[in-house]
Amino acid sequence: MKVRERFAREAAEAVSAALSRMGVEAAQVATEVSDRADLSVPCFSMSKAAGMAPKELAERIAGEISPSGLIAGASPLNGYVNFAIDAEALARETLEDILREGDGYGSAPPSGLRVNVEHTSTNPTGPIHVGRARNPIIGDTLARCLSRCGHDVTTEYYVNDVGKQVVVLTWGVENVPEADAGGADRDKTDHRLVPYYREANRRMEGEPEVQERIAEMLRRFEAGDAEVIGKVRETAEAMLGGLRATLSAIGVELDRYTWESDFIADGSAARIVSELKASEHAEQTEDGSWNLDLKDFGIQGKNTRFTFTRSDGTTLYTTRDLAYHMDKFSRSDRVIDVLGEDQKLGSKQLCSALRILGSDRLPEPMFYSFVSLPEGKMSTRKGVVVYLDDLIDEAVDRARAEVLSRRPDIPAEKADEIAEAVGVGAIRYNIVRVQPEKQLVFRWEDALNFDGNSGPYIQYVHARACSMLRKAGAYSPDPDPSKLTDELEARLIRSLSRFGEVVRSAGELRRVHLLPAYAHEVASAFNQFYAAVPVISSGELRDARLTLVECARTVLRNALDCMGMKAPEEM
RNA sequence: GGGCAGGUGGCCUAGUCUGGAUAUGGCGGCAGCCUCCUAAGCUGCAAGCCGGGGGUUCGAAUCCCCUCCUGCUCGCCA
Repeated sequence: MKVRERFAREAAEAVSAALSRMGVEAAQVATEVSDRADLSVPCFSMSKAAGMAPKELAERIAGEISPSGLIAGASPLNGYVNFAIDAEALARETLEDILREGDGYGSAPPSGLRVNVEHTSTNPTGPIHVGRARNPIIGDTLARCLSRCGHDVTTEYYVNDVGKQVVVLTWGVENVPEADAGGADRDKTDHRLVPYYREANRRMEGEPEVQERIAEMLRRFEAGDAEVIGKVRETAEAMLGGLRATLSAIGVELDRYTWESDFIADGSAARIVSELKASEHAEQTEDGSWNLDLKDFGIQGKNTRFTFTRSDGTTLYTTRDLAYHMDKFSRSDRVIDVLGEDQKLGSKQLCSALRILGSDRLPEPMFYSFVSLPEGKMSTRKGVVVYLDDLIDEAVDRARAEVLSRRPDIPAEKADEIAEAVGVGAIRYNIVRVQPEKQLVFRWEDALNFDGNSGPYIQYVHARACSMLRKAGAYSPDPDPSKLTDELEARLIRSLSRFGEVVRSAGELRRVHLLPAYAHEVASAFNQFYAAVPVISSGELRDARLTLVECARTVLRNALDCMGMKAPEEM
């Protein structure tokens, strides 16, 4: 157990002991962390049982507690008992832990739990645009945190290669002449296919005979026509190649790609259908389609029906999604779906259907709001869109210009490498920074922010620490807390010691936005220390201070890694 | 119309689950700081009826009710 946990436990026990000495029946002792004290115990809820005002109770309790173990002291203030941690013990243990564990600092031991994180899963009908860019970034960050929580994490992308939109695209690729399709925005498979998709949609809307041909293709697809299914899969694969290149550019690599059509091919979707039909909630309408009545499952609104087969008996997306989830349950202990907010109802219906199927397992959905443009919602079909590829290029270009102007000494190749790390880092940080459910309007000036609470700020501090260690040369690590007594040093160490609990919350509670807030706290504490405390020329304190710099660098590198950001050693 | 989410200084945002001590941080603005380890930095200042109204409570940004604004959603689409 780490210092902070032991401290929290000791403080809670000290309060309990004090209360029982005072003859007060203690319920439970709550502790909270704030910037006012290392740990606080509010006395408000206990004051009734104690028969005295919170303020008085806090004073009495604090009077009962004397320093021991990790508790350096307890003082009453405004109805709180504020605990101070033994700063030397905290510093020594924290620095020793970081030196010993290095890249592994902040990681929990293996839990043996298999966690599946499905994210991105955008339809293979167009490039990823910034409206949906939160999905891979949140999903990948969450997966990285969960890995550091000790779990065996699998990330996966569910490829929707079934349905009308991919068929329309496939028809377009085969039938729209290149000349009619118009040029693509960039030479990358996903972008090259966009003009065909747009033109196919345009024709389908305007030309009844095109509409009929696409409908025919769809019928053959549904009927299991191997030729059509093969062509559609081929188009989807081509598109996916482009999407994967984009994901790779922002540091997102998925472990697994699962194809929707496989659940038709292997018969599992059909099995789901027959199981559902046997349920008491299932009913068939006059035209032959089947649905579940979910009014008993907390689904509200005028339509509580969840249709799971068409009148011709074919399956629907949601039916196949059920098969997919059963599949995921069979190979993982915990299933997390990172979904756009448009999937909220669908996800709820899915969970109800899973319960009807007798599943005792449910996915944990995590929703994010779409990013919109100042002029409104993004749409690839309408061309109102900013592609993630364009955002990446823009961010990297801007980062390159910054590097070149600040560091004319750096060779071009190195500058490119830094620019890539910084540009991508700025994008990722900017997205995980805000709570996923918050609506976001995309503005270039925000997306490309390199100052203040930004990705580059964190990376800069890391690079600064690297630079100091480089300049200092060899030194002997010295985690002696008696040499690190400056208030700014103490504050930095306190921040460093919190990394593990932050990763735990970010992962287990799926609150990934805690990570950038924490990284900013550490970086900011480092900068204040840096500005006020000399390190390299500090005589006998030099080794101790360099040790602190090295530990801060390690924690920053680990935090950046959790966010999928690179940690350049200079910039 | 129903359901679900969001509404916090000019702009963006934390805190809301688990009510508590002077509401977090950033951008922008203003004023300072490179003869010291990277100024993508540091210091200070100005700026808030926590959408609005009721209620519960010793105490509400946080809980309850009502209401307004924004987004999403209510397919034999995916």
